[in-house]
Amino acid sequence: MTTIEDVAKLTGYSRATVSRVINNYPYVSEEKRRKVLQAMEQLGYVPNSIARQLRTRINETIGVLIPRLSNPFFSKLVDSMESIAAENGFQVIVCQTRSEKSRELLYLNWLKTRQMGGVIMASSENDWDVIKEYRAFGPIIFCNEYPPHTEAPIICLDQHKGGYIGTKHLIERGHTKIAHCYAGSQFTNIRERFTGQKQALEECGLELREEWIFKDAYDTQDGRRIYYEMMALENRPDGVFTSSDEVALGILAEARKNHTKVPEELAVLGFDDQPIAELVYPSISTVHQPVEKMGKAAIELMISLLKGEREPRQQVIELPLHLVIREST
Amino acid sequence: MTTIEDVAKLTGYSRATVSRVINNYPYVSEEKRRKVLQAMEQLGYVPNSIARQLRTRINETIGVLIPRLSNPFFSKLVDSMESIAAENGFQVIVCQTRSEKSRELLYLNWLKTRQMGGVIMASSENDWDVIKEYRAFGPIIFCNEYPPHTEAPIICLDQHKGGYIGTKHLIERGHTKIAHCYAGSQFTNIRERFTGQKQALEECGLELREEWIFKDAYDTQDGRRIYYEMMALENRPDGVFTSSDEVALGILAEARKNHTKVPEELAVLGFDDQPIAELVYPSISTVHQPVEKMGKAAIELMISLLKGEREPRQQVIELPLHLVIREST
DNA sequence: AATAACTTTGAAAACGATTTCACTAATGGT
DNA sequence: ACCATTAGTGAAATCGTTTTCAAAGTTATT
Repeated sequence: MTTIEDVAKLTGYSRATVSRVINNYPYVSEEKRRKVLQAMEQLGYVPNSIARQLRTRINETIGVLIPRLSNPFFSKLVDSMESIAAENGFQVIVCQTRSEKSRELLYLNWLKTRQMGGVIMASSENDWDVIKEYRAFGPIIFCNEYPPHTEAPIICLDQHKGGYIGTKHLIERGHTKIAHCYAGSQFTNIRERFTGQKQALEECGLELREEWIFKDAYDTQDGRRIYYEMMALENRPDGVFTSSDEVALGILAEARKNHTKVPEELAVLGFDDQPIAELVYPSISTVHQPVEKMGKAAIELMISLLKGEREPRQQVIELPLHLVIREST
Repeated sequence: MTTIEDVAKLTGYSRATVSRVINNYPYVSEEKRRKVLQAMEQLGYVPNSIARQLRTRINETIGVLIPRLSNPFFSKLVDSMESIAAENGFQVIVCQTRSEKSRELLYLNWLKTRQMGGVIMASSENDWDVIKEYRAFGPIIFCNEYPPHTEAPIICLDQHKGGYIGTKHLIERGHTKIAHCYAGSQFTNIRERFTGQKQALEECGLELREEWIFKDAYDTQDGRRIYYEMMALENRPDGVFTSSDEVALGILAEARKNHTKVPEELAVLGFDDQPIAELVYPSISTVHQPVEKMGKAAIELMISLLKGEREPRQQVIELPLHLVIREST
């Protein structure tokens, strides 16, 4: 492996001079610069980023914490983040917490060990009091989901509005008994979809029965289960606000199998607006989340924090959601 | 930030002794070990992995090259890899080449700069002659796709068989005019699906017309386009072997819209067996790829290479494919 | 002509760990 | 009682960079 020393030896100059050329410092004579560059070329020299990181304490890897990559919402999010990171010479490390507190902490620990320079939390299981201790080792920002009392930069979506406009739409279509599905922690901001739904219902004088609230709604399989749970009820809902397009898809698959008429007997509203939403039959009405924009905003903020162009300060950047009406409602 | 020096000072021992405790070396008295551990705890000391990497030359980050993460096949693949990597204390860096040669090289260059210890190529655009130069900087293995003449460990699937059994199935269902879709490079092993299809057709005395071969079939949008291209033909195919479930989905979406009877008028065979394949209507017959197993095998091999437990040698580990019959054929 | 202000350079000190080496102390086998 | 081995320890070298510092050379300013 060739080092800066080899380049120095070949040219006859010092390591310092070579380093100055590499880093484009001023105060290097044109002749030396030329010769150094030529020697680097000749030797196929490339700086060792590990040594550089040790000396400069600048770390250009960003950890992105998500529940799992096979969830399309998150793979899309990481996709958009990685694209921009790479453009800027930054690296993205995938950290799948599988929604486990302990795994989340394990990854945060990589901040301590300097394996990553900063962390973007796109899901969060631990309380802010626990997470905040890690800030000492690098910037932490939240993207999409965050726990209460978070004092850190936050990029998120207006979940309350999502719950509100979705429910309002179901009501306008004539549905009155509207179920709610939620996934994961009840304690993060995602929960505001629920308050949004409640507000919409209250404004129209409709009730939300306890038995119409379904938890642990993560994926298609959960959607299938929830379909049967709904159908088993004495007082069945005639509309359902789901926590993701996948849950909606699971419900719709079972509805078709059991000849439940959609949307007449059961209107199903998705969340996310994933590509499949418009491809399946019936296509899924859903709340569109601007995933790409959110990822872009988060990674750009992180990059400027790592470059030291900005100080992390508590701020909430909220991106808009909108409704996409298709066949399932 | 606390360093090993701080721990040494607090305990009164040397850095060497502290290092021995950290790395569980023998030849440290029980008493000192205890005291060092206690001091580490007290100071909240965590070793700096950058410094460690510089000295030991052991790099525990693995780059995974894929076209894009939002393709479910690849997000699933990276998912399975990351899970096992994390268990072993390794990190996974996502590298989205977007199927561009130049981006692939950019990422491979991170091997030179020591930003990653090894590379798993799950897609490959460049020729082996170009890629092989990078082996000097760390192990490179191929997973799923590889260029001709590759002399490196390869984990892959029996693509030829995939093409063969898929086509055989379509023929058995009574279809005789079977189109083929392919994505990406014509020069990697993925292309063997085509030879598999040809073999099956030849065995049954069927022809494959030039106009039935569709290229650039990556996603749903391409599927839609291909549907119309097929329907525009004088001599329409009555079955199509697609390059992925997503392409199949695109074709099926347009078929429904245009009242083309599936599978009678047009049988559609997917590839991958993604979760959506069984959820949509009609559900998609497809060739199941054991993505998880493949990812596991690749990452485990890479980890043992990086640990120095094995030498990289040219070998091909081929995992089996099988057919899943549903409604679209 | 003297002084100030830049340019240009290399030696050496970081960065924070691991590892080699030399040394001493303790133990075991004869 | 001797030698050989094993345990236990710390000083110093090392990994490959960047950066500080001092010094020397050059140009500009008075």
